[in-house]
Amino acid sequence: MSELFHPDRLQRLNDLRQAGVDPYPPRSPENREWAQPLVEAADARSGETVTICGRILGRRGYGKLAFLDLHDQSGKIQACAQKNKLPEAEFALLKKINLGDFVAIRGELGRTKMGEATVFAESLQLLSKSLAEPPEKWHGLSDVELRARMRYVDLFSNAEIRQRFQRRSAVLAAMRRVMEAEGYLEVDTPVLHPIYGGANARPFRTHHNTLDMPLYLRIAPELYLKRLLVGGLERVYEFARVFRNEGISVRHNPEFTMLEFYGAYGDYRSMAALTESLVVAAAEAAGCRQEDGSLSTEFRGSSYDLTPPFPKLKYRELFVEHAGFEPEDRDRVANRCRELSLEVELDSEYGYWKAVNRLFEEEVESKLTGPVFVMDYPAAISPLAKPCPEHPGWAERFEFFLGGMELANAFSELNDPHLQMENFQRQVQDKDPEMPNEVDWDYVRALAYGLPPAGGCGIGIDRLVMVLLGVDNIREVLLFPLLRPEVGMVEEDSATDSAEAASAP
RNA sequence: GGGGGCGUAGCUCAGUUGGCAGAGUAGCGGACUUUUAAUCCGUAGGUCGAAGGUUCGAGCCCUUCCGCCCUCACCA
Repeated sequence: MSELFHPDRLQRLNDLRQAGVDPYPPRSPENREWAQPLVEAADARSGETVTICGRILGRRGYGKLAFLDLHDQSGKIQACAQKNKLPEAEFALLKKINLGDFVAIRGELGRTKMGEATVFAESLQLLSKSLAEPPEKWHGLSDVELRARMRYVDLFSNAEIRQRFQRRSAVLAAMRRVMEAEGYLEVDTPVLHPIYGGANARPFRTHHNTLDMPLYLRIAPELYLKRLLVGGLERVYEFARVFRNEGISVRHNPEFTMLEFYGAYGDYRSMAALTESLVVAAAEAAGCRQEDGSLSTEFRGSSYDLTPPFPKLKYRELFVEHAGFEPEDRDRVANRCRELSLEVELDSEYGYWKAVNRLFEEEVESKLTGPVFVMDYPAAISPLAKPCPEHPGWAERFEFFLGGMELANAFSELNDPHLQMENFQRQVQDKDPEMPNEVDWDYVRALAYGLPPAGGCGIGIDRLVMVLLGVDNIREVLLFPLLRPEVGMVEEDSATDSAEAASAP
């Protein structure tokens, strides 16, 4: 890797300081306006003096005149700096401005001969000197890894990426509005868990020093949110960052965001209805409303119609339809697992149904493009869900599929403390590394005080955003996906030397 | 982990059969008062991912390694 600070820019930094210009002034103009609204109001407000602040990412210079492209969060606007309109020192400053520098410009709003909305500068002030070269102006950064590693560069050099994350933000805001409208309270529960639970996943381990206590980064917020229901907070939700110590792929990042919500006196059917509302609101916010009035998205080369209601199909019926036999047919399940060379252990009830579920994934899930709710899962693999009253062995649980991915998982919450305790104890016996290694007795105690009947649901926000924005890779909807550390980025000596050189008088 | 592809200037990329390391852009110096990737003149910029090998000679061929991408497998 090369030097952190570009030598030519360091030279300019020193030149500026010697000319008495602070390259990092403490304050910016107070009455700054955003670029995009000014562009739109260029005629209505023509002749008004306005102030803009932003980063210079384009420059077309002449001897006594220069056009600058000033970018800010809203977009960009052109500024025109002319020698006869600027104080001498500020026109001189123009020569020391590099692409990437932040400036404030005050001047009249108007249009150029070519009709472009432009601020004709009467004042030019440096707000922050950039010491690193921005990427190529036409292509920006395109190396996928570099873009993720230096998202700060990706964002300012690629408008499309900036827009993508603005849309992601709009999706979250829309979902919050739905939760708010339904009377759900946004809450924050611990990320550091003494016992990991609420999902099947390998956890990250950590340690608290003064308590000398092992801790896990949460794999799910579920058990804490349901404690809140015991406490009388009847409708709660959390946009929860969760952590799973598993593989990385186009659909998996070790940390990701789940929206989990729980509603007392509801069940998995009310959760399906709410999930549907959330997905529709998210789709609207993501811009999936098409010109022909339909609500749809393109993802991985397929089109998905998001017009509600979304179909509901039964897990067991799907299994029979695609596998060709019943999930209770032990011989055929075992045979089919062998045919597909699935590594399964069929001796325990849990192992058997886990195998059934593996078959379900193989035979059915790949064909479920969605949007679709898959209803009623095997109880043995749903330890936190309430059993179906009329179908022993099955639980009131659904998963929601869209874009060929599992986007949500919900159940009628198990509120029988005895049953929950037994499920926990069975999990601990199984010694599966993806299962809690001890019973969460505090959670059982909470249930003993009484959990109202409730529905709960978790939605994978990153995956939802992928589908709605038509982005293939989860890394592309995360601002900072986990990456291998960069080696040899900086030689300590040279970085220190440059810094000293820069601050030298 | 298997298969495929890629790694060259800050960035985006060429590089022919193995024969002097290239362009654009960004940078620096200069000219230019209406540009839209401005234009023009000049200039600087390299551990060709790393190591080893073959060769008179390697960015190019071979081996190993590292990293990234795609795909399959794994991962409720």
